[in-house]
Amino acid sequence: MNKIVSRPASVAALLDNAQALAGLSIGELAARLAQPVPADLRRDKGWIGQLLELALGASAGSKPEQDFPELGVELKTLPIDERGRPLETTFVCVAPLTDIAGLRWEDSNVRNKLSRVLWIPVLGNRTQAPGERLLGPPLLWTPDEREAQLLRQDWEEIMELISLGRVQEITARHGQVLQLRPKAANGRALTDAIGPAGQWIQTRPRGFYLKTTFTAGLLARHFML
DNA sequence: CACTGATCATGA
DNA sequence: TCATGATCAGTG
Repeated sequence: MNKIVSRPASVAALLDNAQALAGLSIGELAARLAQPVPADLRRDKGWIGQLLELALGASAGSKPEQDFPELGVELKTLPIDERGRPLETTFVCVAPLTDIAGLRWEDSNVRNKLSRVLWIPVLGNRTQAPGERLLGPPLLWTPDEREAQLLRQDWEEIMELISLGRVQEITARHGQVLQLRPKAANGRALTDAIGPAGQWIQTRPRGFYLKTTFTAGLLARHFML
C-alpha cells in the first residue's frame, strides 16, 4: 500500500489517519512515502517531524501558523523513551523580543499553537537508528484548565521580563512548564531586543519550549502511565 | 535527569 | 534573518 494521505477535511479524519500509523516504524512509513532515511538525526534534526507532516498532509511552509489552520490543529512529534518519558523539550515558537507592548496571552503565538495539538509519540532513543523507531498512538490534546493556567502564567512572566529589558537574565528555570532558550542557526545569530536601560541591544534569538516534565504529565493524563 | 547553549536543514 | 521542523552534546 503506497498511499499518500491528502489534506484531511476534518479533525476526525486527521485523527483517523494518525491512528492508522500507530505501530508502524519510521522506516516503514518512510518507505511508503518513498523517503530516504538518514542514518542518524545529527544533520536532520527535524526529519521525523517533516516525515509526519508529509504523511498526514500538513501544510509545509514557514509561516507562524498551525499546521492545519483550517482545523485549528498543530502537529508535533514527541520522542519518547522505553519508559514513556519524553527525551527532549518541545519547541513551540520563536519568542517576540520587540514590539511587545500590549501583547496579550490571548493573542500570543504560544497560546494559538498550543490550543490544540496532535501529538505523535515516537518511541526510541538516541542509540537507535531513526528508521527503527516506532510510531505510538496519537494524542489529540487541548490544555485543561490547570495546564492552560500554568502556560499563561509562565508566558506572562517571561514576556514581562522581556519587556522590562531583562531577557538576558531569563534562564530555563523561570517557568514551571515553559522555558525560554536560544533558538537560532548558531551562537552568532543576533536579533534586536530591549536592554536593561530601555535601549536596543543585540541578543540571540529565543524560543519557547515545553519542559519535558510538562509533556510527560500530559501523556500521563491521557494514557494513565 | 534537567538545564544550557549550540547546532542542522530548508525555504521565503 | 526569521520562520518552520527539531536534537545534540556538555555540565551540574
